[in-house]
Amino acid sequence: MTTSLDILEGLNLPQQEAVQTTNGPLLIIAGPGSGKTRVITHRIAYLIRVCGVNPHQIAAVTFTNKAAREMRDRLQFMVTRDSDSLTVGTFHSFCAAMLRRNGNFLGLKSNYSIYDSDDQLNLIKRSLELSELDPKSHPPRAVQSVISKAKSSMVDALGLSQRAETYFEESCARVYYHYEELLAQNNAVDFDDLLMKGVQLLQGSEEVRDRYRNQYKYLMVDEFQDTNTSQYLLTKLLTGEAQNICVVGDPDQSIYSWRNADIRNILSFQQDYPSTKTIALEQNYRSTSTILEAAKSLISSNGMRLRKDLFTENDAGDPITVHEAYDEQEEAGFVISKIKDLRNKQSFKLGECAVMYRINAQSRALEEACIQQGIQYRLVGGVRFYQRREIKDLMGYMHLIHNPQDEVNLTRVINVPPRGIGAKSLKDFINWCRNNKISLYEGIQRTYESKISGSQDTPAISNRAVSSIGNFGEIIQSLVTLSHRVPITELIDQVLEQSGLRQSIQNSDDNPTERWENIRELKETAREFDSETPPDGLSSFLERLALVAEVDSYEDSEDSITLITLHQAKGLEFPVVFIVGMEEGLLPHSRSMENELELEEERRLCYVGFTRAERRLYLLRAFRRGFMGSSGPTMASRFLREIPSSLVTSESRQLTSDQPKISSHIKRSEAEQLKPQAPRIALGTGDEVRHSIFGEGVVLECRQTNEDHEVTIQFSSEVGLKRLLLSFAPLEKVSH
DNA sequence: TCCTCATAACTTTTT
DNA sequence: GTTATGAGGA
Repeated sequence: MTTSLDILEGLNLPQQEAVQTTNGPLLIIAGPGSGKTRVITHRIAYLIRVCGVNPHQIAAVTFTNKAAREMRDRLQFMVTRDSDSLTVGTFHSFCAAMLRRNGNFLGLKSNYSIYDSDDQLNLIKRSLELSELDPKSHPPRAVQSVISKAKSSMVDALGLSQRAETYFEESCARVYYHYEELLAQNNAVDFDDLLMKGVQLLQGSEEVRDRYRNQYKYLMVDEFQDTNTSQYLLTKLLTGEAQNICVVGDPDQSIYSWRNADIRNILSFQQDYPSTKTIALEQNYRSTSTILEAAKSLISSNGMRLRKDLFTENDAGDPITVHEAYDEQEEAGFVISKIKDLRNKQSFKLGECAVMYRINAQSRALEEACIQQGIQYRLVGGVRFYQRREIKDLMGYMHLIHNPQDEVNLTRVINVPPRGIGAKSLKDFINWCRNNKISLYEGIQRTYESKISGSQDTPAISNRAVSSIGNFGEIIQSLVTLSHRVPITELIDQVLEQSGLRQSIQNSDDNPTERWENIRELKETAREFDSETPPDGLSSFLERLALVAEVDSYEDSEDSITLITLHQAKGLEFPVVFIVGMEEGLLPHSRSMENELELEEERRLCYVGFTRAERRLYLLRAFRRGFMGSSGPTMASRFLREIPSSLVTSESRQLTSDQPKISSHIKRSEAEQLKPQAPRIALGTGDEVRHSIFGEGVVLECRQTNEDHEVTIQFSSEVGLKRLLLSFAPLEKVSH
């Protein structure tokens, strides 16, 4: 047994209090960089080592697998041998395991498939057909989002049709109904189902509920601000009478409302558990005070907030650098050469630098700049690994072998690589199966058998197709048999060989090496998995792959920079952070600019970005940006204006080249002089102006924005057309 | 049946 | 600058 002193050492008072509050409901409001993960892990260690709680009785639910793994690693260090019996995982993986064991209550066989959003979309398109609705007037993606929203709030098809207010919602309810039917037929669930069915299981079976409640005496939920209704209900159902539930969150970092997360869960928590003790962690240990002040100032523009007073004892550090580039190429070029500078002159490691952006498409210019300047980079996300064609194909076979009822994957792979079963044959074959009231898999097996016995009981399609289907059936059958005996790695090899995938990938003319490399990477994952050898190999392998996010496989590396979306960056921290694309329409994104709530979420997203930075923060924008092929002028993000100018220095783009430097101090004081809401100089269309860097030009347009004026100027120098904010731009009127 | 080429219609963010 | 779809030819 350890004394509590060891565990409390190095924690500040509120942190200590959070660790020691072990009984009853506890809400921890944790600002960025406030040592949240530390508190959670120490609290678990405290429970085990000081209170003597059996680790088997503790569950910690996180948002990503990476967070889960990190927590497990830290705990391994603190509670050594006991850490294995702790339950640490995401909501989705927790539910997946629960359904695997108890799914039969809901008519789910334990070998069910988990469909990702591509599979889901596929099935929704088929449900649209069954509902006799036109996909043109019912975009599958829109339907998908309605259904997902319904599931997240525990509404079934009937419920949706009852509360439908528009024709579109009514149609969605119809599609939803067919969609559910198809999922059941395929013995499959989607991501939302994992949560919804988890709740249904606990609601529907007292026995199961009591079993889990008896096991988990202590429950902790991280990133609570990002939970949706079904996740919230799940925590409520799991909490036994003792109500030893601890949730940790920060409403200011809620960035997943589009995935139906609901910040109001934090308020509901206080209402549902009236004896809740609330502790705020307000001291930031991560960032310089300059960065923290900027972040605080930014987020204070949001209307909907819980009061919080962040502070830090860290130094002021360097001012935040705002750089305005001409276009995205120059923006990327500036970032990368700046990073080189930081490495060469200030001994930062490349691994300490991250570039963050709003949308994945922005990574392109950055990647190109990295390649051009010879800087190693690590791209998180982008075209996701598990969505690559060769991976999806291989995994399609794996899913089919594990769950032959899975017709989405069956139809996906039956003609991959091409083996003469075209769209027409497949359609006729499916109809033949439906008419005979057998599943596709049974149909395939029957075709295979009749091929051997020479029976004529086959679908009315070409002999070639019949024979191909028969062969396919034989391959799958033998792989199914094999799957019970051999490790995953070997199964993968056999699938690649027998299906002909290996040949087809290696002989393909588009990127055979890269595609085969991806397959090898997947095999490597399988190899690692095999070495851990869980009893139920294929099941857990498929489950794990279905539930991993790209950020999960992210690992620190000393010698490459990180390119990452702002969303994925949550929970990470870097000494140096660049945020590119600080423009209206991008950050905040154009899709969220009409709605005040969504706009506030964009601001929170920006806040998350700022607070990832420990020592240096660079904010960039481009005057022109590529927009689906063509390019157009941009406006500076309103968020730039929400940072006190005293914290900012702007570097002109010339600083990167060899031209004489302009002292940033002079520039800053200029900006301060120009800051007053009423611009110092009045400009109108046609006025001639002089800019201290760009030279002389003519005003083409002058528009009032919130508290500022935006002027569009045609410069006579090579910089051409620019849009500038009057309060920031060093402009003078030229009089004749 | 399969491949190639043209076109249209998008691209937020992801467990 | 992408990716999903469709027509037409081998």
